[in-house]
Amino acid sequence: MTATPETDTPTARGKRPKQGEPVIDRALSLLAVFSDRRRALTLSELARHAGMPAPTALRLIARLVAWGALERLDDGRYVVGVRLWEVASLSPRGHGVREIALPYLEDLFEVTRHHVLLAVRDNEQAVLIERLSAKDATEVAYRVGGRAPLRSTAIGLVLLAGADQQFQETILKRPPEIEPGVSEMPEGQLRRTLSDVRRTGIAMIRRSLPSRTVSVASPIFDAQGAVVASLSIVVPDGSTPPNVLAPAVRAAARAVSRNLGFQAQASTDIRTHSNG
Amino acid sequence: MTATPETDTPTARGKRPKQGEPVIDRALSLLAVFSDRRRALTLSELARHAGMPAPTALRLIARLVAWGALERLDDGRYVVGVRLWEVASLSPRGHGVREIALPYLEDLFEVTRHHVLLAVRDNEQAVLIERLSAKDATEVAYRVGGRAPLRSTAIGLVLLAGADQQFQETILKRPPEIEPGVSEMPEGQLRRTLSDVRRTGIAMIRRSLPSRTVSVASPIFDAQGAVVASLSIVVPDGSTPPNVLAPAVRAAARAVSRNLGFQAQASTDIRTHSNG
DNA sequence: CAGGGTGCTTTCAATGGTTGGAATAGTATT
DNA sequence: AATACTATTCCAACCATTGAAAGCACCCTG
Repeated sequence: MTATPETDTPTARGKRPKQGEPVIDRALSLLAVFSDRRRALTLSELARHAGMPAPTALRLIARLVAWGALERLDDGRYVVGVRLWEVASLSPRGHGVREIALPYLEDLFEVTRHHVLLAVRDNEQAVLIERLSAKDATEVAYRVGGRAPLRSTAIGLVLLAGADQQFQETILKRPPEIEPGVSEMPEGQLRRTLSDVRRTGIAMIRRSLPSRTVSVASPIFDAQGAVVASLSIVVPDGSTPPNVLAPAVRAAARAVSRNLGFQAQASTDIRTHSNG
Repeated sequence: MTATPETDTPTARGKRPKQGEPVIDRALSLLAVFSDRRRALTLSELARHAGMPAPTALRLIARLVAWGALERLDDGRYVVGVRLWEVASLSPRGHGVREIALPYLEDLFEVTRHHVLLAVRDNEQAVLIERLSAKDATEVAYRVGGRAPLRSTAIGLVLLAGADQQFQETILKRPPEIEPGVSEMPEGQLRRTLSDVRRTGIAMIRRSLPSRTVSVASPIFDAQGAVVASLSIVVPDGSTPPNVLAPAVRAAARAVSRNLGFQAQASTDIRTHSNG
């Protein structure tokens, strides 16, 4: 289009860049480069992983640093800033539920002295919102801010069981992922499990890796009766019988639900929402 | 107004907009609109508070929602999203110190059953990173993610005392702010106080509002000996003598410091850094 | 101490993503 | 029905954005 090839240098200095992506997306993709394993990154690392030239990355990063989304260390590397954390703490599904649930998590933790977890669902995974652990606790399962699968963890099964039908079907039809340490679950069994979880308000999973543990989880409801979070406890296999843990976990989850305005139903069944 | 429909149009359709601000800054200013009191906002509220036209705000927000920085509620309002919280949890000075300190905060909390606070400094304020509170605790002082002044809180004084000289001077020369509930501190007294804090590793403040409380705080050091955080306990005035609290708070803070790689010095003095 | 390598920063002309007034549709209030 | 407010779509003008190129700074290794 509009060639006009005369007298010009085909690839002169100002070569046409491809561009094409919104600036915000690029900036956000820079934030997305950070992960558990990448908490402090150099400019070139950020540029490389975000897939953009260094000058572009530098310009964007400069804006992020100016605002406080990123901070620069003495050695020149960049880390996620406190300002971003501050805004993020206003996330209702992040710190929101956490704030309300924390006292009850603490109670449960004090009594049991084992890992107490709180998670919400984000798309097809569970995001860990809180974890209380003793200093000498068993090997850590997941870290706060990390993600866990829905199908092979107790905390995830609860969230899956409480999700809208359509979403559940999508997940159910997906072929089971091979994950070491947990016994696989084909669609039929998974369906029955989810049904049980809804009926009993309890999900339970045994793991053999990274260590032999038993997880018990229970749903947290909001005022509308929707499952908004999942509360779980993880104990070394054989330490405390699951049937002793279950009532404690369910009681804690119920206490949080009540605090969120949930009125307990006559039936204990989880009502699945056909639309979410 | 100003009909002038057909024929000549001096200021035709495509009128020159002022523009002039980087896109990222605009997007970030949208995030900055959210606060403790504004956790769920409509498009027009966001546009108004961020000072931009609705269509512009909508376009930017659409990108933020697509990435997960914001989420849209059923009623059309926007809230901070879990994805943003997830990235923010990688903030070393945010969740980083929190993760390491939490077990020790829990210990202190279990023993005392009073508010236990953890904060870092961001510019001229303390940002609350963690707060453990009993369900029936006294009136809350500050919330997690919120900010507290450096000069009139125990947790802030510790951070101020450990800041670089240049910064301290800037703050010291600022006229004392009038805040109800705390006794004011002129420059001279503040200087002496900060010196005491450095020497003893303890800051103490009495408040009469919102309730009569005593706060005791102690610094947390990193491997380089810099004050990176402040640990505090807030108790109702008269409940527990401060001289009983001080050793417990200092011990907890020291335990966290050790975990950060800090080697205790012969002297207990806080070394102020001339450059930070 | 040249020489090669890596990473950070600045420059600058071309350009395409960005902009916001205007129009339209939807919703609540008078 | 009229009024007021919010949300969304449209689009032509335009300026912020872009990235190759070059310049710095700082390692290494020979």
